[in-house]
Amino acid sequence: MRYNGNVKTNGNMNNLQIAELLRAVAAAYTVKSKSRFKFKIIAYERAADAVEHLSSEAKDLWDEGELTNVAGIGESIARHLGEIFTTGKSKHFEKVFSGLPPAMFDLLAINGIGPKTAYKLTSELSISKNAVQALKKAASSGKIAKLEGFGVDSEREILLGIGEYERKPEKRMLLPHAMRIADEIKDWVMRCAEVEKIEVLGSLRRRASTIGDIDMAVATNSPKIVLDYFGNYPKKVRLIEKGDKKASVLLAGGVRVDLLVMVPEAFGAALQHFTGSKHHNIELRERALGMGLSLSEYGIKRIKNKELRIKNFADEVTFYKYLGLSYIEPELREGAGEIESAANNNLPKLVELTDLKADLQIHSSFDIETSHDLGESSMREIVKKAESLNYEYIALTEHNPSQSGHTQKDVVEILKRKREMVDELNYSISQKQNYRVIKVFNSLEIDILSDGSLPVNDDGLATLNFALVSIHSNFRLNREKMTKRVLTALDHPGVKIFAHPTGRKLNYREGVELNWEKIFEFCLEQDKWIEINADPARLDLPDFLVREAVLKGIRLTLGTDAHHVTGMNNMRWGVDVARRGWAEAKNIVNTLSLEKFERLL
DNA sequence: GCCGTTTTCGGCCCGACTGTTTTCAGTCG
Repeated sequence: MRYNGNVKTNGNMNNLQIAELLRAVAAAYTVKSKSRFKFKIIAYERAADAVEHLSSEAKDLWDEGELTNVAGIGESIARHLGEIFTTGKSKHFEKVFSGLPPAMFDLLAINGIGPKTAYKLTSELSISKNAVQALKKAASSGKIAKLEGFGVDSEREILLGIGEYERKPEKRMLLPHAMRIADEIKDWVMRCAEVEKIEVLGSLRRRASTIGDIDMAVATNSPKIVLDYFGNYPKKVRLIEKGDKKASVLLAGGVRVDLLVMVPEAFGAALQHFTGSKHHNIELRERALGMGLSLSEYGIKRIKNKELRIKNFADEVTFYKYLGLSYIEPELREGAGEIESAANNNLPKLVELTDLKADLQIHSSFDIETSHDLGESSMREIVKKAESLNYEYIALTEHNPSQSGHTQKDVVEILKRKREMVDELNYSISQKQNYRVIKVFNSLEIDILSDGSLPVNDDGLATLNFALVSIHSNFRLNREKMTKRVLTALDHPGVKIFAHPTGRKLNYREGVELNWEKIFEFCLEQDKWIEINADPARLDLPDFLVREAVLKGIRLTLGTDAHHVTGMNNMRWGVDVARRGWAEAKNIVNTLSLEKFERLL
């Protein structure tokens, strides 16, 4: 639901709706006078970004009197939002929106239409409702081209924009999917002889959990040839734009690919610029201004000396160094304190894939009569795969036996059978001469029932080395009940790991509501561990919560949740999440050697 | 409207691309 300029709500706005409202305010100021309100507009846009990226609801923060502590939200915006939270509307915002057609805000969702264009179109075409449809009709009948300031080309662009808006899927790409597309384009571009280097940048390089656009940069001395070549990418749906410096194409499914070209000697600044994020770049440039420097994708120049040539950087390390900063890993570049840390030289030494000594969530095909999905690979196949990944140990974590059709006594019997199987496996591994010894831990992924109880009793738990617990049903309890549910489950003896803690499925299901403060506190006190599930459709714990957990000193684990040996290759995506959450090897339990892990256990 | 290595006033990231213009405005990343 798009904000339409009518400030009438029940006061229960979520962060997304608030962000939309604040952007609408910025748009309204833009229409009224872009020059007069220049900085107010920036402030509202920043506030919108800030709210959108909050990890708690703005309403809750306001209740606690913490809203003004959010960077980008000051007394004024907090007061207006407070008025909305209490009365459902804001007198000030109503004044800002007065005189503007509410329908214009619907058009802002279309690429290429900004505040001014939206205002012009809705007023001159007298559009009042079903704005997008009305605009489509006007464009199709050639009415837009006749308006002053428009022409047949802009009318065609608007129609294209509407078409893409209508087809645009809500879904963002999962990381591996985006990576495959990017690699394919990369392979194709590299076949152009003029290309010296090509790098995939943007949110892909920052390893965000979902990807919108794909950004790339090429080092070349023949920009025109490369851009022409790129513009002819055979899988494109259309060429969005092409200039001297960059070009953009649209792929099937609404995926946009931007390519920036740069001479090799200035490639470092281009990498930095196009890796972003926006917030990182803005913060970096503000810092540079304070040093009398101005940054761009071309390099760094001194402000007071414009005739001075721009300083080039072939790589990013020297670029950051010039600004008095240590090198900032792409995963950290979100404008979330990394620049300050780099200035103080206390950035974390991020965990790496090669630090991992184990995979702590794997499902084998050994049938323990679960009601959830069984794995497809045998225990032996999994051990062999673990060996190829240089692991020292693994945990086999099938879902618990189903409750229906099993008495608790049955369940214990089944678990004893599995225990014997794992014991035999460990014995046979230890007997093999040219086998690197991998220890297999006997574990289980146990459902957390609605009341926090577990479908496995203490005798069953006693057959395990340790247990994982996770939510697979009843995702919609309120925050308080859900928190109690989880804490009750974690409190059982033998339960060690809270697996895929939010239960989110990217693009399909939001995570559950939990009081993380309480969960973290409990985990810290009771030495319970929290999983970062490396399944690219989950990536759960999410990166921003990893950051909070790391700050609090919570022990984290990484597990692929593999249901087939190929799934064990997914560890890299989990490591990416850990890195985005500022995690070092010491924060991840399964970077420990087998000996240390057993001692900790 | 926000904010502080310029600290309660006076700044606020930087540039590319397109279309409709004839020097620029709007939009985007």
